[in-house]
Amino acid sequence: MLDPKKIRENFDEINSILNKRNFIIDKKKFESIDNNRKNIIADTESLQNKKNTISKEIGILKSKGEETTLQTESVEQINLELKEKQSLLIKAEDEYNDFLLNIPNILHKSVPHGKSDIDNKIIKYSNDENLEKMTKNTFVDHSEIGKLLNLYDQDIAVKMSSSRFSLLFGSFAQLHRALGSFMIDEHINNHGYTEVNVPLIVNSDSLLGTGQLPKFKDDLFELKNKKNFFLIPTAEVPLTNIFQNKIFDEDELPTKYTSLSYCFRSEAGSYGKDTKGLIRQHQFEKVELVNAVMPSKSDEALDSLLNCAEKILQLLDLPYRKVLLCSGDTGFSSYITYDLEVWMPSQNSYREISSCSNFGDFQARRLNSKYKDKSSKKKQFIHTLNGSGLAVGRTLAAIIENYQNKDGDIEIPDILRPYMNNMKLIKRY
RNA sequence: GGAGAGUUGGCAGAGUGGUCGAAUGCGGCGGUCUUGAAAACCGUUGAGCCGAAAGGUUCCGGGGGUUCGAAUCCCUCACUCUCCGCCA
Repeated sequence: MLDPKKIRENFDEINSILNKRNFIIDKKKFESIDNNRKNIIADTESLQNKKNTISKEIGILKSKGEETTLQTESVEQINLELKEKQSLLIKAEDEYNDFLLNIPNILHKSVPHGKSDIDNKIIKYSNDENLEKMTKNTFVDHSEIGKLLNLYDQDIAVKMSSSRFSLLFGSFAQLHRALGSFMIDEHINNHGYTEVNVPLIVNSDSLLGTGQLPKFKDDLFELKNKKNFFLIPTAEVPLTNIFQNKIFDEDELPTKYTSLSYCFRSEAGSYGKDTKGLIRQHQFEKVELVNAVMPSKSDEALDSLLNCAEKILQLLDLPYRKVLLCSGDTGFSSYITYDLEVWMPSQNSYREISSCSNFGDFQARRLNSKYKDKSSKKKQFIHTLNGSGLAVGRTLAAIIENYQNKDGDIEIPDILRPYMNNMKLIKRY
C-alpha cells in the first residue's frame, strides 16, 4: 500500500510513475473517496463528542441524585444520528481501503520503462563459454530423459491428481531432495539466514499483507471446507507475515529468514504453456529468502539477496543470466525486481529460476511492520525483500538438461554429491 | 471429542456499570547525586485516525448486543491453560 499522504501531496509524480506500469489513479475518484471519508469522520467524531460529554454529565448529576431525563433524551437523539453516520463511515472506509489496496507499488528510479518481458534489461551473463560448450551436445528435454530413465512420470500424476502434477522416482526424487537441502544449507551456513519451517496454509489477512490479495485471488488455491484458508503460493507469505504487527528494535534488523517449502499455484491463464515437465506445476518446492531491513538499507540488501541466489547457480555451475525487470513486467507489490534465468538447452532459452524484489515499505504498510528509530524514537515502517534461492523443481530440470552427457547419462554436480551418497552419475541403463 | 479456567499497556498484574486510556510493580527514557557506574530519589513512558494547531476520536483478544453511559453485563467467534479421552 502506498502512503495516502504521499498520494495527496505528490499526486502527479506518483501517478506518472504508476503510468509506467500501465496503471492510472483516477484523481477525481481518489479525491472524492478521500474527502468523503474525512468529512464523515469529522461528523461522526463531533457527534461522539457530544454524546460523551452529555453522558458524563448524566453520571455526575445522578451521583448528586438530580433529574436527568432531558439529557437522556438528547443522547438518545444523538444516537439515532450517530448510527446513520457510522454505517456511512464503514462504507466510506471500505471504499477508501479498497481503493488503496488496489494501487500497485511505485518503482525504483532505475527500473527501465517497458511493456512486457521483451523490454527487460539484461544485466549480465554468467559465462558464455560454458553455454557454447553445452549447446554442442544433443539435448533432450528433461521430462523426456526422465521418462526414458523411468525416473519421471506425468501420466500417473494426471490420473491420481490432474495435469500440472508429476512424480519423481529414485535418483530424481533424491536429487530433488538433495537440491533443497543444499540450497538451505548454503544460506544458513554462509549468508546468515535462519531456517524456518512454515505453515503451508494461511489466512486471507496474510495474503493481503504481502499483496497477493485482493487482486490475485485467481492465482491461489482456496480451501473449500474451511473458510478463509489458502494454500501458500510461496513461502514469502508465511515468512514475511512473521513481521506482521511487529515493532522491531533497530538492532534486530536486518532479520533474514529462509524456508524450503511447497508452493501451490493455480496457474490460471497459462493454459497450454509449459505443459511438459517440471517448469510450471501446481505444486513445487522453492527455497525462499526474506529480509526485514531498515529503509536506508534496502538497496544494498537486494544486492546481497541476489548474490545469495546467484551463488547457488554458481556453485551448481549452471549457465544463467541476470535480468532487471522493466516497469510493465515488475510485480504489483514490487519496487524493483531482478530475475535470474537459467539456461534450458531443450528450449534453447533462459527461464526464470529466481525472482528477487525489494518491496520498500509497500508490504510493511499493509502488515503494520515497523521499527523504532533510535535517534528520533519514532516508529517507522521497515522495508521488506524477498527472493527465490532457488526454485527447486526448475533447478532439477536445469541440472538434468545441462549435465546430460553424450551417452544420455546425467552427471551429478560435485557440490551435490555429498547429499547423494557420493553418486556421480545417473546412468541411462 | 468432553469438563473447567483464562485473554487488560514492553512485561507482570489490579480494576465487576459513570470523571478509566486504565492503579501498582518491573522494564525503558530523561534528570539529581557520583571521577564513572550501581543504588537511592525526582520526572517521564501505548497506539491508530481526523486536524495547521489547539484539540477531538477510537482501541482493555475479534465481532455483535444491552444501556444515557461498558475493560466491567449478555451473545458469539478465535486463541491460551488445566483435567479426561483419542491420536502421528
